[in-house]
Amino acid sequence: MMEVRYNPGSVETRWQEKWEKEGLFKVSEDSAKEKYYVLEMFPYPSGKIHMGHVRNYTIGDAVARYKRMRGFNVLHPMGWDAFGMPAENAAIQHKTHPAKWTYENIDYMRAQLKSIGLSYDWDRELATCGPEYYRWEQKIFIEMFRKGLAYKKNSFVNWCPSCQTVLANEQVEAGLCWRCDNTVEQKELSQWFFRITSYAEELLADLDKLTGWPEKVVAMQRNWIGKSIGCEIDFKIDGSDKTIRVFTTRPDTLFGATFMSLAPEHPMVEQIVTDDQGPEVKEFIEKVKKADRAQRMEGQLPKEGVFTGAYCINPVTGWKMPVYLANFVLVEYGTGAVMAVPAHDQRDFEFAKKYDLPIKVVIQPVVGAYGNTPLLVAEEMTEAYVDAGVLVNSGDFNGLQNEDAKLKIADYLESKCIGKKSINFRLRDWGISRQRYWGTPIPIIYCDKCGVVPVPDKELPVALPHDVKFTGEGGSPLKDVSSFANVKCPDCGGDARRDTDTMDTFVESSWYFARYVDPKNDKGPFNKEKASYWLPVDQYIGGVEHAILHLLYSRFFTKVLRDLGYLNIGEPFKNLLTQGMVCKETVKCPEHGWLFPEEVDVSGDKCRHCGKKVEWGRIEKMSKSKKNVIDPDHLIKVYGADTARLFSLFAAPPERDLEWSEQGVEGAYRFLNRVWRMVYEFGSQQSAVSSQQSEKEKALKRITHKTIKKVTEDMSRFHFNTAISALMELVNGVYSYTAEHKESKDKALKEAIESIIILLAPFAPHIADELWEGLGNKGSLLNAKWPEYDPAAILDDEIVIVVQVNGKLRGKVTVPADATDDTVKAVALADEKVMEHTAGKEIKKVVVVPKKLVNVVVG
RNA sequence: GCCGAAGUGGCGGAAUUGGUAGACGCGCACGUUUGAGGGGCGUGUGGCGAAAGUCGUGUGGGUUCGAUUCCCACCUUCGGCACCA
Repeated sequence: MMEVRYNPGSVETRWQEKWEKEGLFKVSEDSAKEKYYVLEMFPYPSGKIHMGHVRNYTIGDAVARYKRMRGFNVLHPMGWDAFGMPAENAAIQHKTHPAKWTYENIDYMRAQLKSIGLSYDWDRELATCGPEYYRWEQKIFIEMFRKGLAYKKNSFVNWCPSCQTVLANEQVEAGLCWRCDNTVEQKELSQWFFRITSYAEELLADLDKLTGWPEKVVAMQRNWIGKSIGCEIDFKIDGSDKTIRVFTTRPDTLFGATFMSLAPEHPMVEQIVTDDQGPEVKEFIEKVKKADRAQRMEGQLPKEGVFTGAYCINPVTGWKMPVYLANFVLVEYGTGAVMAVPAHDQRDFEFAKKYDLPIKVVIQPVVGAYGNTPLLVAEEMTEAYVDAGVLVNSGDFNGLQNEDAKLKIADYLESKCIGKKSINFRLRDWGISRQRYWGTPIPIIYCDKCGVVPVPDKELPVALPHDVKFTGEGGSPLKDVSSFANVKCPDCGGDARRDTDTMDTFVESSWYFARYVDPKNDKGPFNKEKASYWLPVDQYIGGVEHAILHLLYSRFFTKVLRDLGYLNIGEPFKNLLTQGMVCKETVKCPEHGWLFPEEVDVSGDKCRHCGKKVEWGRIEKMSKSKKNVIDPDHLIKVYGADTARLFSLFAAPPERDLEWSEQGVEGAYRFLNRVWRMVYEFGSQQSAVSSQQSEKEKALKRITHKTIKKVTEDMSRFHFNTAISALMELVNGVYSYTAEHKESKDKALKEAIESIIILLAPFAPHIADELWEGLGNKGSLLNAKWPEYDPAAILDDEIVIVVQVNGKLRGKVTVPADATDDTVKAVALADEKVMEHTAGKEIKKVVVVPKKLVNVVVG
């Protein structure tokens, strides 16, 4: 027997226990069914789930449950991105072991996820900090090393003095550490790199295949990879046999190159600098090194440079070009040297003005049809001319369109062996070494005799030692653990040392989606047949903040794993949904600063601590620092998981930001109560015996089937908000129907109520299962069949046709659904309102849109 | 500066392909139920107007019988990249 009142707490625990007991969410390969792999980005076990997670996983769960009800074999796993610095920071601050801290967080957060009723196959749960996971990462690393895809090099790296670690370029935001916002410094270290640049071309080209990704993300990745087509040109040093090679995308301006700019770190500097310029050059290099990298990276610094005393020769004009060092030339990009064409490059222009270097125009704007584009005169220019035009002062190439000249000049240089066409990428190799404890150990041993030796397969995993001192100083604590760091060389047996760095945690998340297909495999990362069955991920869901980093690395890893023979796909995620942020207004007390929502009194304008008037700020992403957060545990306790889920899906379309609203949550709760009451009051009194079908019943049946159609279509487009609104309308429809049929016992009502409950199941699974059982059914709706609408049932007998006169709405007429255009036209013209507006005017034209509208055009 | 997205009631948001702008929800108002409160149920709710009407989807143009939707120019907001040669 059903309870009178909806009690989400008891309903939800009861069903969660039942689902778990029955193993409802377990899946395995089934060749008879079409597979569907839906994946949400796994969380870092920071301690507690936040509303962003709730939204993310609710979207994924709605998709998973819907697809399952549509008959797909659905893989829907969850795990933990469990390596990372917060665990180590906790170790330093609270003297807990990172492993203990992490696993306790996982236990708590797993329970939270279960309380939301998410349909994960928990048997596939993985934590990346477990040796049974990272041992395969180490194996993959070694295979990459053997193929030259992982290599070591000495390099300047981004060093965060606060985190005491190296950061990848992608982890430096505007010169600041992405995690702690401290200024990043430069430090030279020997580091491991993944050669992602050898996949640059493919990573770029395959973006075109990602038709299921938001264009925005594709554009960001394209931008990040940054392909530039141009050529490399060699410039002879005057009075020497040395040459300096530059990269340029503008070979068409070669005749206008009047000086050369080198990066201060350029390796040739020492060799070419003249004695008298030596001290000045040295001073300049020191200055640039010390300069705030944040500013240098941001292009905020004014152009500055120094003359080296050396000259090089322009290969086409024969001019002596002074060689400068310039603070805006980056050693990492291209060749670290730039031919300066001040007339046609804004940076070179500014530099030339500052140091009084010659400016030579070699491209003239095309004089327009009206002849009003003035010709450029070098002395009068106030900025560089960077647009298209015709070549001048360029010898044999004069008169060519500059786009054509690019090719012609490149061809010419190639024929003379002083240059070649070349492609440059902005993308750099991925530095993965981290001087930290809580990460995957790099499985490499250094032997004085044998050099760099990978750890043999049979010795994997290289496990993290447990007993380690965490001081937070001086980089990785692993180097101080002699039992770990000192080993015998696997090749010669002599004394050797381990690499004591660990891998960037982005490595773990670059392949976890593949491990889910076979998470317990102890023979390899995963079974290839299982991977072929499940992969690629059909629908990936997560925050847009990973648009570049995680998604690019995962694409890279997929291609590497394919080339290592583990996978037969090249792209991991077929469709991507980037969900918006969860936002809420901020509140500030003049005395206590940011306030949690519960620190404001009921009236909403006073601080609970001091009674002072609070200030309501703008709506921002929920964050602990601004305290504009809602605790999911509390929310679920008060309203239940179904309400939390329903609101998350209803308040905004998934890809847009969601503004949290307490009243909106109450609205969702009210709706579920309305559904409950509907079933309680009208669910039991139905009988299968059909009275003769009245018009009202037919109408109810019609809206039921229209709703099935609408919800189904909306689900396939992930328009959950409108799907839910359609359900609300149907519930409203049932209420008005029953208001007029107090003693209803008919099929239409039964069908409407059953449909509502089934269609509600992906959003609010607990209450749906409970009500389904209340109607006398057995089992969970997860195994129920998604309803199909009856095309005959949705046909209207009569339809309303809108009548316009000159495009303005003037009336509505009701006609039989099968009325011909001529009939509709006649009825429309005879409408009283329409006649008022057409009286005495000439009817020029009548537009009839079948089943929709009539527009009468009068003169 | 470059790339991308978005501007619709008091608010969140609807409106597959150009065809009734504002579905659904929140809020508000009124009514009803209740001893009261809460809750429920019902009705109304873009602006102006007594009404007929009229104006309304960031701004200004255009195409069309008809534009939130298509085209051009611009404004604002948000996000990403940013001295990449």
